[in-house]
Amino acid sequence: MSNKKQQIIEAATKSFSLFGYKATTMDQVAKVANVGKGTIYTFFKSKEELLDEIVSSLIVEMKEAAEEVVDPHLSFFENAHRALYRFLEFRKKHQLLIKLLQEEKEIGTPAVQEVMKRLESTILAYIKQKIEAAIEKGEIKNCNPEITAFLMFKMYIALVFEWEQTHEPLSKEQIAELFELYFLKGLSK
Amino acid sequence: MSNKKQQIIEAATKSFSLFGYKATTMDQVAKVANVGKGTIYTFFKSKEELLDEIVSSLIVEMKEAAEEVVDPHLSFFENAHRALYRFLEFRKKHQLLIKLLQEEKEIGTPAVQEVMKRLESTILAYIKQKIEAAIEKGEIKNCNPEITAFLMFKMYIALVFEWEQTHEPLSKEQIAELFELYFLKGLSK
DNA sequence: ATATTGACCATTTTGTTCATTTAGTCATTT
DNA sequence: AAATGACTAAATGAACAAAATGGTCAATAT
Repeated sequence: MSNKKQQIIEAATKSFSLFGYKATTMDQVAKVANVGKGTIYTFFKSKEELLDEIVSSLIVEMKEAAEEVVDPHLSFFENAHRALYRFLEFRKKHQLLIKLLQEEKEIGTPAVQEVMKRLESTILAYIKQKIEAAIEKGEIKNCNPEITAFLMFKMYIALVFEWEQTHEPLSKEQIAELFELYFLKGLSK
Repeated sequence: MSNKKQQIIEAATKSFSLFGYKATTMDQVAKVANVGKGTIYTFFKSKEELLDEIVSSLIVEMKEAAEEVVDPHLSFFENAHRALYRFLEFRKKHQLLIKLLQEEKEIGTPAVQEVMKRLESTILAYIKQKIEAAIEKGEIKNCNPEITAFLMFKMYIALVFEWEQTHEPLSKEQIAELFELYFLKGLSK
């Protein structure tokens, strides 16, 4: 990948993470990236496509990060735990996601809504597929994979992002523990 | 309670449920309630207080509804299940909550944000207290009551309100079943 | 030739003004 | 004494002007 394209992506990622999508101007991205504004448009059709590409790489990165630690020979739980941990270490990179999540909720920028929807679908499809495999192998109870994926995702969001809107953030150890306790083991004694 | 006050409350509840808080005018409430506008202000200091009082009664109603079916002699799970079921039957009355939830998200009316925050705190405090009792009695695992309450609440919202934004709504039997499966029993075999 | 650029343009967003609407009051009526 | 609706001050939003921004392209640099 050309040097300039990379510079642009980095500048945009930084700006989006810091100010959000809407509040980031293309002039600003150009300036931070040390390129002329026109140059951006030789690599990206539009501001929206720039965001799209950044989020797409993020998705790829996340998938790779998950696959790195997931081992088909291990149990579903062990893999879920490892992947969860991996994501939690990611939180710094999550700065972008946090900002986009916030912008989606507070401003509702259409481009951001779309990209977040795509991100959510991708994640849900991925989890769903893992769950289906685990059911197939008889590792977990027979449950509706789609609803289960949906709830796992919501729970992750609640623990990682929503909790800290009114409380002290939870450490990644705490989150992993909680996730396991509530979702996998259940509260039953 | 005076007849007129009741009329006003009913009219306002209906209007708020149908059009939301912001889009409901006091003239409209007066007309529907068949009273002069001034009359409203002999019972309520402001529009906001009118909403506050309506939501307060709703909270009381919900608490009563829960207490009706909760039996201290039964297990925490059985009671949780019963209360959940009771709430799900409430969904019609939830029309107001649905509208307010939507208004909070889409318009962000300050008065609505405040009242919803109060509602959430009340519910969380209530669940938390029940959880503490259950831990005390040794009925459930020793968990952080505040976080547990938070997650139960988020899960309820996710199942009842959020799921149906992209899928067919779940029946109350399904929801109760799911709630039990994921939260109480866990997916472990 | 090819890559890069920033002045430029069309469109969107933001700021401002002003007429309309609405929450809340109070003198009058019931 | 209770209820009312015309009235007022404040909030809202429609309409318009000004500023900002996304995207283009002829000119420039490599």
